[in-house]
Formats: sequence, structure tokens, C-alpha cells
Amino acid sequence: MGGSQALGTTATPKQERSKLTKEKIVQAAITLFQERGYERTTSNEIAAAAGVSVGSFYVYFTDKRHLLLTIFDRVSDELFKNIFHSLTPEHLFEPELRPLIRQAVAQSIADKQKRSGLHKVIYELVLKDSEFAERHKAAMQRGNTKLRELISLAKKAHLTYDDLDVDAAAFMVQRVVFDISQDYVAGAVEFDMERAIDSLTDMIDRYLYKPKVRQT
Amino acid sequence: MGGSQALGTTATPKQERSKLTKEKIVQAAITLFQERGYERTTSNEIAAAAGVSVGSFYVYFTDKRHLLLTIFDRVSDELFKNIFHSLTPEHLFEPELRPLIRQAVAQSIADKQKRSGLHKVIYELVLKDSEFAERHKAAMQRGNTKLRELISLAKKAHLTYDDLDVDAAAFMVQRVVFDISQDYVAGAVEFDMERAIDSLTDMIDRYLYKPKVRQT
Amino acid sequence: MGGSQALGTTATPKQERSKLTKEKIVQAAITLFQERGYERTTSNEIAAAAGVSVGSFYVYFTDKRHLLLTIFDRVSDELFKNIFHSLTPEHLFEPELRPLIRQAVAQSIADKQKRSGLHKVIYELVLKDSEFAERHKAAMQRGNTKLRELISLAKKAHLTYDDLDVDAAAFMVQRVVFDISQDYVAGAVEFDMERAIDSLTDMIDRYLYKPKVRQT
Amino acid sequence: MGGSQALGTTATPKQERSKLTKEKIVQAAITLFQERGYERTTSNEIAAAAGVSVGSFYVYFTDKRHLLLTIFDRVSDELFKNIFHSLTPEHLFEPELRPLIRQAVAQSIADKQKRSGLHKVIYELVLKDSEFAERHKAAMQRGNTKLRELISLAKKAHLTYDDLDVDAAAFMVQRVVFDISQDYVAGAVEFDMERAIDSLTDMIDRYLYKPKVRQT
DNA sequence: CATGAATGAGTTTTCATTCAT
DNA sequence: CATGAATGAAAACTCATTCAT
Repeated sequence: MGGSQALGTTATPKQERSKLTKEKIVQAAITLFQERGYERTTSNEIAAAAGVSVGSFYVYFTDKRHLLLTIFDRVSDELFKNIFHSLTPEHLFEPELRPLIRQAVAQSIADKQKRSGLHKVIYELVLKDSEFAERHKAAMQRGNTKLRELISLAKKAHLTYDDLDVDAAAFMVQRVVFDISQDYVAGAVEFDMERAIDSLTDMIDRYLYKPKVRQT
Repeated sequence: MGGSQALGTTATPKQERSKLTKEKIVQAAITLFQERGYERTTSNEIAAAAGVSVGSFYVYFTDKRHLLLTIFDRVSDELFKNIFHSLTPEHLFEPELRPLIRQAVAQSIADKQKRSGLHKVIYELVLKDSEFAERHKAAMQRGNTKLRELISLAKKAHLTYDDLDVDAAAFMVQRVVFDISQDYVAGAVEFDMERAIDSLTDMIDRYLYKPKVRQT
Repeated sequence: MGGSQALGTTATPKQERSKLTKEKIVQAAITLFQERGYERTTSNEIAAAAGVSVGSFYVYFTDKRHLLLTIFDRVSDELFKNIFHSLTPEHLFEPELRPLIRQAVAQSIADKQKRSGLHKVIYELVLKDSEFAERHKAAMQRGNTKLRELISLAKKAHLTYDDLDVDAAAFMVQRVVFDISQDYVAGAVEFDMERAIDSLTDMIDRYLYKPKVRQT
Repeated sequence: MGGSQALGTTATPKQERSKLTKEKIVQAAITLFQERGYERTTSNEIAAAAGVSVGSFYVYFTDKRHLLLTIFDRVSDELFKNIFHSLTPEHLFEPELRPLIRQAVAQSIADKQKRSGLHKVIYELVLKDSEFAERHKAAMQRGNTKLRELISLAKKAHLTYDDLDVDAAAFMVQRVVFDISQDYVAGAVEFDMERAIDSLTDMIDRYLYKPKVRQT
């Protein structure tokens, strides 16, 4: 005690402290959900792993579900940013489109792989909890809008089939990439990832773009 | 085969009456899982809905999980048959391939829609229970083998791209159809189903078959 | 049959065994509520004291509150019967009314004394739980109706003040007897019980009956 | 004196500011206890409603119970003063006693009605907490003493029955008035209040005073 | 004195599963 | 085989109270 204040005791401001505690809980939860899944992880375990009391857990989150909802939002944002970072209108006018598609596909799969356990858990909740389902839908909607713009632009530039159903294409492409990524996360799939990325890229490429364009 | 036997020493009913009781339980479970989901359905409820005592429930099934496993196998077989019924080598030589693909896609989506709640529940378990995951993989494997044969034949007949990676294609096509069907089941998707079926058909069609072939 | 257990409310004991278990729980609860009060008695303690598992507790009662509600009804009926057993119209025409009143007053106080802890607990709940309040009101209503008939008869026989407000009198007399009984239960009162009974009898007697009648 | 001191070592505020803070807490508590009851009001809520930190709460009160005890004393004093303000020996020699009684009865009921929720809560605690019970008894005792003096005087003036048991009468009258007031507070009663006041007045009047006196 | 984040013991409650009849 | 009452381990959640700042 006494006097050490001036020397630099990490005087954590009160709000900082809260933020820290909350973050510790979130991190512990991510780890545990990843390892044990949602149901087999109890609130008490999360608190313990975070080095925090159960009481604190319930100060920051109404329940386990609310905590995962928070994690969901965070992860969701991250994925969105990562993918659309290199998928902007400018990129569309590069000489080759295929690398662009491949890059996005690979990004999506890789991102989910990094926290595959977590994505598995999240999707589990999307399946059984309507609020998760809603948020999932909303997040997909955001991506869909972006994608539709891109495809629409490509269509206007006569890069795609002239009769392409843009809305359907945006829907299709997004879902297909999301779902295949999810399949790897779920462990439902053992097929070599690189080959899968190539094939998925081909699939999207051929679906959207006219052969002559590709052969030019 | 005979995976359910491995689980425990549950009686395999030899009498008609037993078979009936077991069936009543299965049917009640399907209905309840559909309505309330897996966890929110209790063994007691299933027994009650089946008009059977809980004791009987445990005579036929080691537990709730085992029951769903049984349902999984049944549903899995059904889907397999329905899809590959009109997807045999003979059909490959019809003048038009697109209707064939469309039919298979539509079949898959429709089949799942019929019991969407159930498929949601099953996939939920595939995500969190490794034994379900294994069975799911195995079932997918069966379909994959069939599909690979078909695509291989098509390739030999020079209907597809000459450089097509058959294994990858079989994997890709199967997963894509399965996943989009699952998306509708999960309620994750609101896009008009007919348009989605058309788009998915296009996607597969263009992915596999050379343009010139299609334009011939 | 009998599967409906799991779906809704609490089991209605059809078998002897059930009835016994339920009764054991009720008896244990009465004892514990009496000793420790409502809140300081946990469901687990009741179950333990009844020599039954917590699970059984929740088979027969939705919760502690429901259990006390059950006890309330039972006790309520008992009190009603005891008091009005010797308080029927016939008794009104006995030569002396005072002994009749005294008997009813004494009965009421004595009945509550027998299980004073329990009555304390019940009234506590009447104060804070609206459903208990409703039941209490309803029970009082039953007694009030009976009492009104009696006083009404007495009035017609010109035994009472001619301008007696019968409804008010019935209300007043019932509440006063109930409340003084409750006071002894609550331990709020140390005044010698016999003298209190005499005084209360006097009070009611003088309130209802004309002096001349009494002096005749 | 100083009963609250005995409970713990809570600061007795000497500064104005402290007194104010304590008062804010008391007022907030009264409001919340009134609305939500004792148990459903948490210390944190009281502090929040008072615009004070929980820490401060515990500076002034050892706990929630101690706070209610404080409120109890205050309310208790108030009631006492209000009733005995117009119930002094002098008043006894007014020509009519009935209006005096009626006034006291009405006062008691009205006073409690003003804060019925609070009186409900307090009585709830009297029922389950022995310290509250003691204080309640003590408060009743004070009133009883006063009342006994009055009735004793009236008896000496031959206004009452000559054989009146003064102690019993004081006890009876006080309890009856208190209890009926409490009944209205508890919401246990729907009978028209004015009629009840009249009846209660009659009851007391006839109980204490000889008919001839009244008819003179 | 004030603050409010953190605590964790203590309850309630559920439900898969067993087993005596 | 059938029954269904009984079980009890396990999880969620609350809130009075403390204490470092």
C-alpha cells in the first residue's frame, strides 16, 4: 500500500475494469464453446475459466445464450469485413476475375477454419434458436446486398451471362460459399481443401461468366 | 451395417406387437422433434405421445439419442432412394441433361421440406454429436460414390469438361445440393424456391458441362 | 395410459403409493413451515424430511408455493367445518346465546393455536401473494354467508337490535373473531386467553343483542 | 431509546448531507416496498432509486431488514400520535362519546390506508421476524397503556359497565381497531369502509358503555 | 464517506433413467 | 415385456454483502 500510487500502479479506471472482465468472460467462453460445445459448457465453467465469479458472469450477460449472441455478432462482423475487404467494385476490373473469386472463397473457408469449433456451435444455435436464426439471416442479408451490387456491375459490364438472374446469383453464390465453408467447420467433409476451393471457384466462375469472356 | 445394435443391448422386437410399439414411439418422436426440437422434447413426452410407458421407451431405445439415431438412418435411406431413383446411368443418355439435374435438385429440396423440423433437429445433432457426424459422413459417402459414377460416365462420354476433376465435382455437386436444401430447412433463407432451384440447376449444369455441348 | 404426466400440471394420484408420497410431503412441509417459516424452508429440505427425493417433490407440486396453497385449502376447510359444526340455525333457539358465541370464539382460537406456526406462515403469504389473498377472501366469503344467515335469523326473531345492519354485523363479527385468533397465532399478544375469549364474547354479544333480551 | 443502535455499528449521521442521504434511502425504500413488497425489492434497487451507491446504503443501514426496522419505528410513532392526539382524558367528558370513538377508529383505518402497501410489508415482517414482532408488541403496549388509562377513567366515572374488565377491554378494543385497519390494508376485505367504521364504533360503544348511560 | 464491480453461497428446477411391482 | 413412481445429479440464476479504489 501507501505511496506506490505515484510509481505507476496500474490504476485501472472503473470502466476499464468492467470492459476487461467482460472480455475475459468472452475469451473464456470462446475457448470453452470451441472445445466442449455449447451445452456441455456451463456458465459456472465459463466464469471459472475466466477467473471470475458466476455473479460477474450474470452481471455482464443475462445468460449463456446472450453471451453466445454477443460472440456471434463479433464473429459475424469480422467475417464480413475479411471477405469484402478485397471484394470491392474496383477489383472487378482487373484483367482476371477468377483469382478474385478464388481469393474470396479461400478467405471464407480459412476464416471459419480458424475457429471451427466456434462456428459449429454458432450454427447449432442458428438451427434451434429463432433469435440466432434472425441474426444469421440479417448478417447474410448484409453480405447479399454487397454481392448483388458486384454481380450487378459485372452484368452491366457484360462480363456475365446476359440473362443472369442477379438476385438469384447473389443468393446462390453467397450461400454456396457459406455452406461449403460451414461443411469444413462441421467436420462433415474430408475432401482436400485446396481442390475444393478450386472446384468451388470453377463452379462460381462458370455459373456467372460467359465462356467466351473466359476464353478471351 | 447394423449400427444401432452396437449401441446397447436393446431388444430387437421379434413379435408383431413389439414392432408396433417401437413404431409408435418412432412416430411420436418424429412429430415431437419436429415441433419442439430435440432438447425440448423429453423422453417422457415421447412415451406419453406414443401412448406407452417410459419404461417401454427404454426397452426399445437405450436413450433419446439412440432413438434419433434410428430416425436418422431411416430418413437418410429415404432421401437416398428418392434422389437416386431417377438418377441412374440410363438417364444420362437422354437428349437433355438439364431436366435431370433440375429434377434431382428439386427432389432433394422437396424431400427435406416435407419434414423440415426433423431435418433441422438431425443436423443440429450432426453438429454436436460425433456419432451423428460419422453417420452423416457415411451417408454422404454413399451418395458421393453414386454421383461419382454418374459424373465419371458423363466425362467418358465427353459430355463434361475434359479436364473435369471428377472427385471434386462429385463432392461439390452433392454438397451444394445438400446444403441449399438444408438452408431451406433451417429457415435461413427466404429466397423464392423455384428461382433457387433454377439457379442451382444452372450452376451445376454450367459447372459440369461444356458450353458447346449445351449449345449443340 | 396415464402418460399425460409429463405434459402438464401435477400428478393426480391414482395409486395408493402416489397418495402416500404426496401426503408424506404435505406432512413434512407442515412441520417445517411451522418450525422454520416459509422462506427458510427449502424444497429440498421438505423432500428430505418427507424421506423422498426432490424429484418427487416436483412431481406432485409445481413448487413450494403450490404446496402451501394445497395446505391452505386443507386447513381452511377444517377450520370452517369446526366452527360451523356447532353454529347452526337450530342452536339459535337455545335459551342462552352467550355460551354459543363463546364456544365458537373459543373454537376458532383453539383451532388456530393447534397449528399456530402454520397459520402464521399462511397469513404471511396472504399478505404478499395475491393468489393466497384471493383464496383467503373466498374462504372468508363462505364463512360470511353462513354467519349472515344466522344473524339474519336472529334479527327476524327480534333477538338483536332492530336496526342492526346484518351485513355489517356478519362482516364485523367474522373478522373480529378471525383477527383475534390470528393475533394469538402471530404471537403478537400475550393477554390471557380465557379472559380474551370472555371479552370477545361480551363484545359480540353486546354488539348484536339488545340489553333487555339479555336481561330477561 | 436508541433501539437502532443496538443492531450494529452504523454511522449516526452528524452532518446535514449524511442525514439527507439517509433520508433519500428511506424514502426510496418506502416507495419500493410499497410497490414491490419486501423481498422483491433488492438493496441495489433501493440504492439506485435513491440515487446513491450500494456502498452508501450499507454505510447507513446494516442491511435491508434494518432499514425496514427504521421505517417501522417511524411509521409506528406517527400512527400513535395521530390516534392519541384526539383521544385524551379531557375528551372523555364531552357530552357524546360515540363521535370520539368513531373518530379514533376512522383515523386508524385512514392512516393505514395512506400507505397500505407499506403496512402490508411491515406486518409481513412482524409475522416472520421475531425482532419485528417484539417491536410490534412494544408499540402495541404503548397504545394499550394509554387506552387502559382512558377506559379506567371512564369506568371510574361510571360511564362503562360496572363490572368491566378494564385490562381486557383495553386489549380488546385496541386489537380490534388495529386488526380491522390491517384487514383493509391487506386487501382482505371489500366491505364498504364507512359502514365498517360505523359498525366497529357500535361494537366498541356497546361493549364498553352501559345502555342506560347511552340512553340517558 | 462514496463508489460500484465483484463475489459465491444458496435455491430452484429439470429430466434422463432406473427398478420394484 | 409393461408400467410409472421415484430418483438425484446437474445446471441456472439471484442478491445481499464486501472491499479496493
